[in-house]
Amino acid sequence: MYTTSANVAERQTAPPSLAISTVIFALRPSEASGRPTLWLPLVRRIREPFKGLWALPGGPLTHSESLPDAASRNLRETTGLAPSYLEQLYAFGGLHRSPTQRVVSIVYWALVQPTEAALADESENVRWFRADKLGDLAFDHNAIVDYALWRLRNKLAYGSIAYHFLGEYFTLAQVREVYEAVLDTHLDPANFRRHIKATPEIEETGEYLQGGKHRPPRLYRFTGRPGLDPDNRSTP
Amino acid sequence: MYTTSANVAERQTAPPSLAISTVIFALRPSEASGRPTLWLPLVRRIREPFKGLWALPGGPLTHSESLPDAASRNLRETTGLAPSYLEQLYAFGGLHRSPTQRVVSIVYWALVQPTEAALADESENVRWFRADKLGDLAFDHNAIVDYALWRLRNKLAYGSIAYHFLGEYFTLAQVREVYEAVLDTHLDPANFRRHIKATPEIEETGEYLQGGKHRPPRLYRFTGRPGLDPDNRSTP
DNA sequence: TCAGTTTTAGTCATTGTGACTATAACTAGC
DNA sequence: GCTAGTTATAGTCACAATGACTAAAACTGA
Repeated sequence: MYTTSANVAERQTAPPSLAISTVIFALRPSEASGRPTLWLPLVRRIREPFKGLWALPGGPLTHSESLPDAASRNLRETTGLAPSYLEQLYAFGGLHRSPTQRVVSIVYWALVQPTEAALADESENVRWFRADKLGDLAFDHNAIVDYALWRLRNKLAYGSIAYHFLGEYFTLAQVREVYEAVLDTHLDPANFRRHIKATPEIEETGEYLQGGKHRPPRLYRFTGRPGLDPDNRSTP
Repeated sequence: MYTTSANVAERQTAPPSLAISTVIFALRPSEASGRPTLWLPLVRRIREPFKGLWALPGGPLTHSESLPDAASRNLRETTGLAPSYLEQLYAFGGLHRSPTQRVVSIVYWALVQPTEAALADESENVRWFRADKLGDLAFDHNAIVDYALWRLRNKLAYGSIAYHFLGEYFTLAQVREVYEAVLDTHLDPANFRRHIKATPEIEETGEYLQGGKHRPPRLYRFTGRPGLDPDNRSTP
């Protein structure tokens, strides 16, 4: 790698290096209330700069990899999961993001469905954190997470993205809990139901979720497709 | 530059190179109807690949330049203008965008106010084109322009961006013409007026535009700030 | 002075939405 | 087996936003 062996003079003239990072969101029941809350996995830095601090999963872009493939690989390597939603967030290229060299990071954000296996996929250097209790991260990663949260909330409020947090079948209350967790608000169940039922991408199934200590709710299914990013446009 | 002197084997292992491109929009009266239409400047390629074809203005990222600075420089070098609005569009990184090497392009899009000077800033290798009549461009630049158009229309419909096409003072009819040109629709003047007057960022001035052959319209002023991209967030 | 033009104000019906009430359908505990 | 507790689901009401439309106001040019 030319960046590790370069001296200061060489780094001045070398082109900015290119990295891919990924902000990975999942919902997980809070220990306290049991309601779902937003979590994301971070990786501990094992070398300078910012050695010991937590950072977003990422790494250099391989020559034969597309950008979303690199982001998916990040995701799989840190969580063992495949994304149910993946979208480019932003390219961060400020001059002093890293103290040692000029790095341009193309950041993706993803939603995953947390299985028991995935959240157990932790180690000394990979840990899940509540999105609202992160502490100080390496580089400009706090700002990146803030922006990813802003985008997630925007997409949730205007787009049809909540379903990617959930499995194939879900109740309307589960969808509402996603909204309440991510947007940190309380929503009226009756109005929320009316709103969701007006969107054509939600299909009623004949099944009901049994086992609760109350009237069994109907199960629904999401039939829509993800948005139309340049990455997803060609695939029909 | 290591990319021009590299042979095939070296290109396989070298990191993907990084470029900045810019989609620059301006409104200009159509010759036929006199109504404003959307135009953008392109640059003729003077070397392979795609030699002779038209392409988006762009170039490599200088070591000491931030991403929006590089985009602004593109813009100034091809149009002689400063952007009234500049926003990151997307990072395009497909494996085969360029037939000769792997290039990742971080693309910005901009709005400029066309002065007479600017549109005269054409040459053999720089020309303005109507956005709906571009022909075949180099690389994946047709897809990039399509996506930029989609973003522009979205921002126009939901955000407060139309005013960056106009000068400091404008009539509501001029704003409406921006919407009609970009979205390619007809809008009822009375309803449009009501809609605009409901947004608090538009300030009524005491001035009127004289000289038309009809009732002189009041002049307005835009008092809002651009959005909150990561690039613009720190600047208060 | 009048015809032609655009600006500006206002009405009316429809739709979307927040607040709220009421009933339905289940479980748990007695 | 009955009842209280809980959530699901349906519906009402007032209000805001919006599309279609009518009409008056204020200028120019003939």
